[in-house]
Amino acid sequence: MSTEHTGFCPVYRAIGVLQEKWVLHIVRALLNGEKGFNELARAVGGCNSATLTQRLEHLETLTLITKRTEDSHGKLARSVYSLTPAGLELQSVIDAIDGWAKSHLSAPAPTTPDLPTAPTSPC
Amino acid sequence: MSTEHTGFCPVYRAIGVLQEKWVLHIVRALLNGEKGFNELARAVGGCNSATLTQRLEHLETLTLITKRTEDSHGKLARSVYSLTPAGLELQSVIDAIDGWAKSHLSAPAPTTPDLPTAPTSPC
DNA sequence: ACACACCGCTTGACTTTTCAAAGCACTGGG
DNA sequence: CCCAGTGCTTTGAAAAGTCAAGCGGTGTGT
Repeated sequence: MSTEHTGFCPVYRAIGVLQEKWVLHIVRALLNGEKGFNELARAVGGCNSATLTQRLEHLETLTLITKRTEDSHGKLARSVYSLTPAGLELQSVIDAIDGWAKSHLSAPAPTTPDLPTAPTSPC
Repeated sequence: MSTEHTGFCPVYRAIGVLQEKWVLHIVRALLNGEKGFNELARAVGGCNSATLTQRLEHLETLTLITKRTEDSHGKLARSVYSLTPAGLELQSVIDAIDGWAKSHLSAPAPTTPDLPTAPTSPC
């Protein structure tokens, strides 16, 4: 009964992908333009390289992102990650989250009632 | 810096919540109507009780869902979980995912070209 | 009355995922 | 040459999630 209906509901699958840790962050970062590995790591904010590599590989096999190895002149290899068309369309998802976040998550303070002056879009 | 810069980008926070395992599934299930504990567990499809309890608690403190203990007649206590207004508005997010999933995730099978006719959309 | 299948949930052991830190091979600037 | 920066890989340990079982309670059938 364990491996049950991994069967095939696209939404179910989508959620499965998007809820992997950092995935949404990665996509969001990449929506602002393609980035190199470390650059991306910094943009994402707090993901360690091992996990990042793994996520990136996964997203690549799903063709949400592409890894292009920039061959400047023979040797130097700077890897640049960017979104594929499919990945780009996640913009709508990010937008939805963004919209929701702004209306419902601006002053949560559930147990920590101490956010003085959440500085109006610190983003 | 290490702990987490919960520093305050609502989007960042939102992503932080939504990428927790099962959260999106839970929300999606609840969008179809309120549910009891085990009922929800089944709807979500594969989450175990321990994790579910934990997620539900978390979502409750964020006021995305409410737990109402149904006092049928004096004793029996059936707990019913339902979305708050804030939670309900996640509909847009789910919709976005749904739309995206349908256009880009219908037949991936990238590295595992081995889906032996997944039993005709068990969704 | 009693067994039995449900309900909501907790507990404890076990597995998987994520992590921080370090290291490797390389380059470009001073 | 040396140091900072690039793109990763490797460790081992901690955190998160999972499984299986069980607890008290109810409601139904026999």
